[in-house]
Amino acid sequence: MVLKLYNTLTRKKEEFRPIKKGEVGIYTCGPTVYDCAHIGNFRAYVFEDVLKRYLRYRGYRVRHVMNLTDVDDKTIAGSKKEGIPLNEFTARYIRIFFDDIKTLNIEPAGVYPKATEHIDEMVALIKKLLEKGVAYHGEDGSIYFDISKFEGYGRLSKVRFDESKESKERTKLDEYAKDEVRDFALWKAWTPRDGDVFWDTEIGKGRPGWHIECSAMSMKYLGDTFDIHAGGVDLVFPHHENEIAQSVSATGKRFVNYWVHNEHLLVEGRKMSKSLGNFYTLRDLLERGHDPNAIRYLLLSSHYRQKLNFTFKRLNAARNTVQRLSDFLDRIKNAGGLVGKEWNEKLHKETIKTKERFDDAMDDDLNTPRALAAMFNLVNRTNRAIENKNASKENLEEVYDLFMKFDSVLKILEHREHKKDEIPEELEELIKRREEARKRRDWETADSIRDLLKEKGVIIEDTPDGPRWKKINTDP
RNA sequence: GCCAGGGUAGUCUAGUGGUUAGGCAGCGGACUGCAGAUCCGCACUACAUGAGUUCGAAUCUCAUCCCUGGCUCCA
Repeated sequence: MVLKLYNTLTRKKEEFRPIKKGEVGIYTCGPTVYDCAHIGNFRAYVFEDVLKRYLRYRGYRVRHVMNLTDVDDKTIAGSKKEGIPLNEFTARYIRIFFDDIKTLNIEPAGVYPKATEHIDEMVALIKKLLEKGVAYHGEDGSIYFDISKFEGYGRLSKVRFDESKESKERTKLDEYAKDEVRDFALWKAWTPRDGDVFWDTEIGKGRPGWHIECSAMSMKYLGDTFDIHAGGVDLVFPHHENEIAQSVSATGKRFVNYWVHNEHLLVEGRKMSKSLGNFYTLRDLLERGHDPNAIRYLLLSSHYRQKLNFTFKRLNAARNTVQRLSDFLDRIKNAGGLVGKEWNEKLHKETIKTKERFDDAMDDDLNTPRALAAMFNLVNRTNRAIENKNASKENLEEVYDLFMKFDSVLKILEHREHKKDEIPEELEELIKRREEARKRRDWETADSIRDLLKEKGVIIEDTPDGPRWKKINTDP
């Protein structure tokens, strides 16, 4: 099987073929660092993370570039409001962003170019567009891209640009300095509102438009044509459409081979927005006691091109699911006296088949729900084999290794590689005392200690091999 | 208006022209001092509605109803 990805450009699943054998260049639109990212942002980042990890699982070397938009209306407004320099303001949110992706087990990109550090590249690109006559100076001194000069405009988003009545009316309504509403800014001339945020360049005093940074930086780090460009659906238009226009006009080459876009996330059935009060950052969820693994699992439990309805009910269900998987791994890791002696050929075949099913599902446009279903199937079969003492140590090791392999892509199992969690000594002591009570058949003492431990967030399970404990989440 | 995506058992998600869907929740049983975990079983053969194509449709076609998103900064 070959990996297939749904390409927004063709609206079809296409076999993925990299430009350079064994290597993939991928550019993902990163955060505008003026605030904490929210769970909708993280759906995109987690999806991109899984895409990247799966490519690697498939044996590709991946070069991943993610931009940090650190100059735009919002970052300027934010820094002005706080009376601190722009870079100081954005540094704070960049730090938070990196903390957050670490929490969600998102692997950092290889390069995180900042817009403010690539002004030269952007200016060079804009100059090229001016020379080619596809860009023009507006009355306000800003530089705009003339979309009528780019034949393929609208191909990605399938937006048609006939001179509709509506758009003409809007041109009249707003006082635009540009010729046509759909034309977009490459370079924004300085205005007093920008304060000390400006660059004095050959093309004037001002700052870059939003779209140009992605064209300039992606091509700088990945080449004029690269493999995959990813982002949320909202970016299809106008952002990515504009990137194509700029890049192709400048180089005359194809810009990106595969455009992949993830659908949005709804919260309790509605669009997430601050006014509806259903706007959550990762920090909000952590404060409520939710487990990052559960959040990540929830984000992967629907297909990425499907709208995902984020609810607390589902998040709690996700926590239980992740817990069960984690329990399962603990079980097969420490099966001890539970295992049989004989190699179970049937379970072995089932294990092999599970890998095939997982790979097939992921090859099919990263169908994570189907991949998860394959995993649960093996969980059930393995549990049954253990129950019947019909699995050998080697069988269980094989299953365990396979799950670790799956988790190198999904990253929803415990991060701690199953080394024992630390718990305070006093709790260890309680567990010991409870065991002593149980030996005396003093159930009353044993049970009260168990309740006490539960209050302290530790659940005790008695097994034939002695007591086992695990921490519990205290989700709402 | 234009461009999209949906409606699948209590619930959430996959999927498919004919064969037992996966998770979560619930109930009963086994196991256990009890609990938990696990196993077995149950509700349960489920696909918005109507018509058509077909030997056969939940899947394909047409129509209808309902939900959501984008078209302006947005993952």
